[in-house]
Amino acid sequence: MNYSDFQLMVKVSQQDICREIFAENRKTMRVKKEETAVRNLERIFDATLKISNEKGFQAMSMRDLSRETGLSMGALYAYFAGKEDLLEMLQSQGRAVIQRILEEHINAESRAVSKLRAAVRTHLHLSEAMQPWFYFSYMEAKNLARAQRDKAVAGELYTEKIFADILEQGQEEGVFEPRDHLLVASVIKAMLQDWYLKRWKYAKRSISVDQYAAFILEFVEAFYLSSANSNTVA
Amino acid sequence: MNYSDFQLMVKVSQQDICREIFAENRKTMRVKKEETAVRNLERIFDATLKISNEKGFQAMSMRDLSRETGLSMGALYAYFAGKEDLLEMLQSQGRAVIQRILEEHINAESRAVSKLRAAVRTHLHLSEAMQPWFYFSYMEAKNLARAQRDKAVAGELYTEKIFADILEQGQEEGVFEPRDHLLVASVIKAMLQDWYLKRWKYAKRSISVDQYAAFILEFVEAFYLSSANSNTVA
DNA sequence: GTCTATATACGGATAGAC
DNA sequence: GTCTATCCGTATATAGAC
Repeated sequence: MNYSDFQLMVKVSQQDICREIFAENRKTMRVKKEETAVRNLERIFDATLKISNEKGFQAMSMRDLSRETGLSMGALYAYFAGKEDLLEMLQSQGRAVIQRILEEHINAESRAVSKLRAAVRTHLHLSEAMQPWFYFSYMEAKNLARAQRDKAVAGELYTEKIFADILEQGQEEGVFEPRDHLLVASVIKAMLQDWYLKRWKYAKRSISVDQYAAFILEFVEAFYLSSANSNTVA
Repeated sequence: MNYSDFQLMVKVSQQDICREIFAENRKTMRVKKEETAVRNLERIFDATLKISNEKGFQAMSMRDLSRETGLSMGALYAYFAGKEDLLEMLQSQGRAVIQRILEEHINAESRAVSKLRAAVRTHLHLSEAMQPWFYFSYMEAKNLARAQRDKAVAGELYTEKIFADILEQGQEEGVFEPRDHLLVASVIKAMLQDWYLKRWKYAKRSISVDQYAAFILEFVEAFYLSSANSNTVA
């Protein structure tokens, strides 16, 4: 699958989730026509990400959001009960899309080496296609209310565990050396996060997402194949 | 130097910088006695970091800060002209401490391998001793005004260049394989940042700063010593 | 469904007493 | 040096017209 097909798939998945969100909140939303609701929800989400990533979610006023979406303040409140509510919808939409696509791509592979490559590449492609969402979630996580923050932390640990499990499987297959897989998984995650957190830097240096993926994989694989290393952190 | 000596050195350095800040802003501050000013500036900085790291700098009200420091709103404004001003002082204080200590420790070494180890360890120790400041700077960077944001970006690139230069030197010394040093430097930075951004995670897993440092060094050194690798990103 | 107008509250900043 | 009291702008959220 090439990247533009991937982008399309993400876009479709995002709309699907918007439709599901609309279905779930049908009682509370004052808007009743699905087509209108989904279209405006997407606009609202995009605008929220754009403004928040410039000045922060707290600093984004409803007037800002009104201006950016072209909807009046009154209209906005037909879609959500308040800022908190908007935040929750936006978060759950993104999480749902990511989980769906990530698992789909990893489960298509069986051997550890292929799984590792699929996981790294898919995660990078996802964060490329949904960069504003990833950036937002990372930066705003600490400002979320308790329940939302817990879900964000769970998401972090979930991704990390995916990588740790793959590395463990590789050791069982005899293709990877024994290492502290969880610690390696956490630094892999750190490197993946750098891609969407410092996108300006990589863009400026003309490093493509595929080049970055190849580099990360070489880096990790070198560590897993070098038997000279003793992993001191047990 | 053990870690508790290091902590003490950082603390002293922070006070020194507070004194310098006071000297620079003597005209505008309504407080005139150095001892009082330095003591209260430290309290104000600590409180700002504490509150901001919980809910964000924007969301921190002057009333919050007043409560946390025990100083009244009026008293606070004797130390700075407004929130923007406070932010600038806090940022410049941290940057000054970091630059001073980092260069001191790296310049004490001559060979690349030793420099790399000193740089990684010192950076991790610094971010351990000043975790709230590092966390704050990372999270609030995008919300800063133009001039401040530029300085934050410059700081990011400055640290990265330190690492890239060391790796380059290692290649010249013939102890490191040729690689894309700048790209490696940026992922090293990402791993160092993970330490202070996800401190809760490493604390929970009982991984010490020295264990983390050892791990990062093994990881990087494995990549630089494995001749099997072809660095595709040129 | 969407708009305009407004209620209510909270934040930054200052004045002036002590 | 520090405090209390207050001004004034701006934010969220809603009411009610179209």
